[in-house]
Amino acid sequence: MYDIFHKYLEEKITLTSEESERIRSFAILKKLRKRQYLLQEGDVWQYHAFITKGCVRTYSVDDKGNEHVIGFASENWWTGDRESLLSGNPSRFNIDALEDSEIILFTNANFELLCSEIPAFNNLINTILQRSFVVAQNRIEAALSYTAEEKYLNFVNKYPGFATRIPQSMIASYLGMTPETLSRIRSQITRK
Amino acid sequence: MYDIFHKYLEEKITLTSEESERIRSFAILKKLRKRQYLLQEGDVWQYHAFITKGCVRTYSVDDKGNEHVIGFASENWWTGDRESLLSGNPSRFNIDALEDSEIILFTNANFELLCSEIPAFNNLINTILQRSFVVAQNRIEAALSYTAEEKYLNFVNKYPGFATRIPQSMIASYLGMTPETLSRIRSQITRK
DNA sequence: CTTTTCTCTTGATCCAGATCAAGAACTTTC
DNA sequence: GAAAGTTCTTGATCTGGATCAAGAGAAAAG
Repeated sequence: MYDIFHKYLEEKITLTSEESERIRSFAILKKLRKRQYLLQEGDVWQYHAFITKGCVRTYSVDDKGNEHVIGFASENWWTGDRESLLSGNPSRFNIDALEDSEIILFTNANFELLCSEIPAFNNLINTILQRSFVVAQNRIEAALSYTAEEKYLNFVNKYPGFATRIPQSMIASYLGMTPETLSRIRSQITRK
Repeated sequence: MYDIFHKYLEEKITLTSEESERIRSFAILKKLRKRQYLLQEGDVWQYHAFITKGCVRTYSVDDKGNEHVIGFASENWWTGDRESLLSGNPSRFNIDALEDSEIILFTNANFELLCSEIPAFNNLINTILQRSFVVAQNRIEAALSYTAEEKYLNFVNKYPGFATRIPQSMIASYLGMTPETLSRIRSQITRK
């Protein structure tokens, strides 16, 4: 289970075996069955989480009880709630498993230690953060300017794996439309 | 003009006078008159830009010629196109001045040098990036789940200064609605 | 296997916000 | 300070996607 993370690191950066061992020593392995929570609204998030197997979603619940899917994450992606981590406030989000999943956790304190001790690791994390920001900005642009169909095509194009793996209702929520609309768009596309 | 940036740094972090001088030595001062461009679509963005006076907007133009405002930035904020900076590809965005503005530029090379030389500076920049990501994520949530009125109230609440300073049509674009809708929402709110 | 419970599809209707239009109120410019 | 742009407001109409509803498939549970 840790192997996958090790491989991920090896692909991205070069580490001495001491550094590599140091990272491993902080890793907390966690398994989640489908529908189990990694984070529940109201709890403070204090980790950095890497997914080695499975798939999770981050969502919020509004006053009227509607769920809004903020994001998905699967193998070789990071997840968590940076807002709660940064502020120390209880999270507004939930993260739960869409499939049986395996996750590696680092406490924030250990993670920061790794960042300060291992420059290559720090760079990797920083690059990921920068990319995440760019992705978020592009999603804002899409949400503001695309039609429902364009949003879906853009999603399929960017994340081909997710379109079949994740329940449609959650994809609809992620894209800011109803499941009915997404269903119609899909059948319309295949008819073309 | 540089004083404002110096003050900003002093407020956020502690620097030796050598470090402070080192930062200053890399600063490129730039003035923009209203409507002038800091970045034009198709150019590669290679800087980090800090605004000491005035206000700019980042926007894209779609196939149909519609402008989509991605963001605003004014005094004591950073701006730029991280996507182009990271990838080295020509930018899809434009950044222009909404008022006569004064901006401090650092080339990316110099900026990275400062980050590696001055840990406190690096931390500051990293914190800003993390916050930017959180802000972007919250904006995604708002775009997906709020009504037009809620989006506007949320905007006014978060950025009280901007609501009066920036032309309504641009705020409307930023919020993903037409200027007519925003006008109606505004008059409806004041009537309450 | 069979029942129960989700998830997806399809149809009918509705509505928030878009579009079109045209006048009013500001800003620039000369 | 008059003329020419802009930007903002207000009204009438339209429409993409939401909502409501009710079966059809799939998947999970017994």
